[in-house]
Amino acid sequence: MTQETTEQPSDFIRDIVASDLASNKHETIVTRFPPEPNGYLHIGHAKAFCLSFGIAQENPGARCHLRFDDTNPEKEEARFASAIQEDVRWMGFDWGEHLYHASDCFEQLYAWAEYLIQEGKAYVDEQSGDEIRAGRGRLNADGVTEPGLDSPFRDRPSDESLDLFRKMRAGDFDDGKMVLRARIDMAAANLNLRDPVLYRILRATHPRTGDDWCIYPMYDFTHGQCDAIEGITHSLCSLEFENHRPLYEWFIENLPVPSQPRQIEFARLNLTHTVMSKRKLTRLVAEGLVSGWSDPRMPTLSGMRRRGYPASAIREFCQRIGISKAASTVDFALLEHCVRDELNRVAPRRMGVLDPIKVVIATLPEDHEESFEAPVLPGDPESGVRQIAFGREVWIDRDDFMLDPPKKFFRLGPGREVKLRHAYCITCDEVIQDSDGKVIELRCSHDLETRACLPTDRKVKGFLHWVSARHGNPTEIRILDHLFAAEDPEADGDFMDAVNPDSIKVIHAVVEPNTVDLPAETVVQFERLGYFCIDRFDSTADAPVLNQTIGLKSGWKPKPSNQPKKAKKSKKA
RNA sequence: UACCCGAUGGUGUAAUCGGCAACACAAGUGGUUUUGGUCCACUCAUUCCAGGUUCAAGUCCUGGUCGGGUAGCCA
Repeated sequence: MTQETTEQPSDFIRDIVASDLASNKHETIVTRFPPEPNGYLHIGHAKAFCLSFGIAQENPGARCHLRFDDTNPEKEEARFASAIQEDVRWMGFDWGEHLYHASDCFEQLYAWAEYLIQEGKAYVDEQSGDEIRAGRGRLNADGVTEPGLDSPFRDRPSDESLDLFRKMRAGDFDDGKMVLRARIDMAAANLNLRDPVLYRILRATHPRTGDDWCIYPMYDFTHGQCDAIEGITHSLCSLEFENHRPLYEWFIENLPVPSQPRQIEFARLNLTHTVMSKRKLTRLVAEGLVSGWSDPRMPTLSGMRRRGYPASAIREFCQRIGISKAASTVDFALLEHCVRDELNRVAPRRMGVLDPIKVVIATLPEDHEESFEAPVLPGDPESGVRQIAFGREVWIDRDDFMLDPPKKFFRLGPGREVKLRHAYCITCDEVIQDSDGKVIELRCSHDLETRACLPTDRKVKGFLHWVSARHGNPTEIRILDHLFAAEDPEADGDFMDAVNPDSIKVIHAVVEPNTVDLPAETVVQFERLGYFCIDRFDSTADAPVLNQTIGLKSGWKPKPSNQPKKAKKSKKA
């Protein structure tokens, strides 16, 4: 189907995997993708899971687990978990029976917590959050590292901690009253090692375990152990967990875990014209700047899907950007290139007119009816042909006509001749304007000799798309642009203020009849315009709705005066 | 500030053991073309700085500079 890059990708993580295989450190590779179900997946997550699932696909016998990191019931919801699964599947990955939840391990984690207490490696601390934070230590005015301050409860006998911990679980204490802390090293240079919190008291109903627990393990006490339980060999995550690795390893070394996973970090994806954190995307949704997580302008996978970005294009993009540890920002244009590249190969061609002007071909009889044949995919005979209805009146796009065109304008103007794609050459004989001077109709004559061919005695440079006025279907189309016009939405402060007010514009277009009955999510190319996707949520048989996926590249841009838009660096259809 | 990490064209990644800096995107130019699309060709770098080792350094060593991450009872 698609022609994704065929050669195996290579990067420093795949090199590690390959060498671990070569040295027989592991005989099979197991990776995992561990989203927290507190929002929708975005293209940054796609980079991460294309890596972990990709490595699993590239290595015989390897597998990749999907695991929900559901240790904070205050933020997590079941609806997010199902949306995440749908998105990962849509992207073409399959975890088979290996669907896990951190919450599946709660009992085991609890047992390991008691184990640490008994080993003298954990204690119940009754300090407040503020006291713990203060005691963790920072640095003094001279910039000299200040060791942390031992909690007054640090040397509490393990019997006492064990008793208190059991009471914590039993619900004997209020939320926040005490925590379980690891007893590691209050003077460690890495603050994560200064007696990190393992468990907190939290009365919240968990999407899966309900009210079974009123204490929940922290991420650090959960992730690596779940990796070990599942037999993960390579636990790939983003750079902000780098400082947590010593702690990850401390738990693996100090607990009787069944395997020894290794954490490897890589840089997360940044994209121009985009904000990427779930926190920020949540704000856009909550404050109503977009219609929801699946708004076609969102960098979420479900938003991109709705906009018509093919999963294969996103996969290709994730492969092309590579994996490294350097902070970087990828040009959105690379993603767009991958989308166009795929769609150019597979999107059936149609014609559509976004801003119609009526063309009356006066040399044709009133009731003229004719049909032309055109390829579904030019250059691919396998794709077949489509029939295009034609009559005396057709629509063309307003952009394709100028009253006083410059020489480089290869389109229609008074007295000029153009080719209606797949049909006849026409010449504009008369322009009809309303009282405001707005062009409302063009009277043209056609050349019968140019039916689906070009004249031999003269050069016709303009080729226009069109739709028969009698046959075309009126259609709502959403013209979309970057949600943020600026390359860096945070360059001038709060990204919320940088939202592009023109990022969505609803227009009423007319499209080739055999377009709107295509299945939802089909992406078509409107010739000379770009790609458009049948909205999978809002489209009905009576009222089709299309989302503009992406415009075609254009070598010629109309004068800015034609487009009442501030000419920014961003590309327009 | 402390700890950790990073630095190669405009952007993102490559470069066996130290051996002619490669690919893609973007931009620009030209060609092809019944989509101003696609396709094809060409143009676009003193590898952050300063020293050092070496016949030879993007790669190794020392010292800087700049950038990012972290400093939740979030993940």
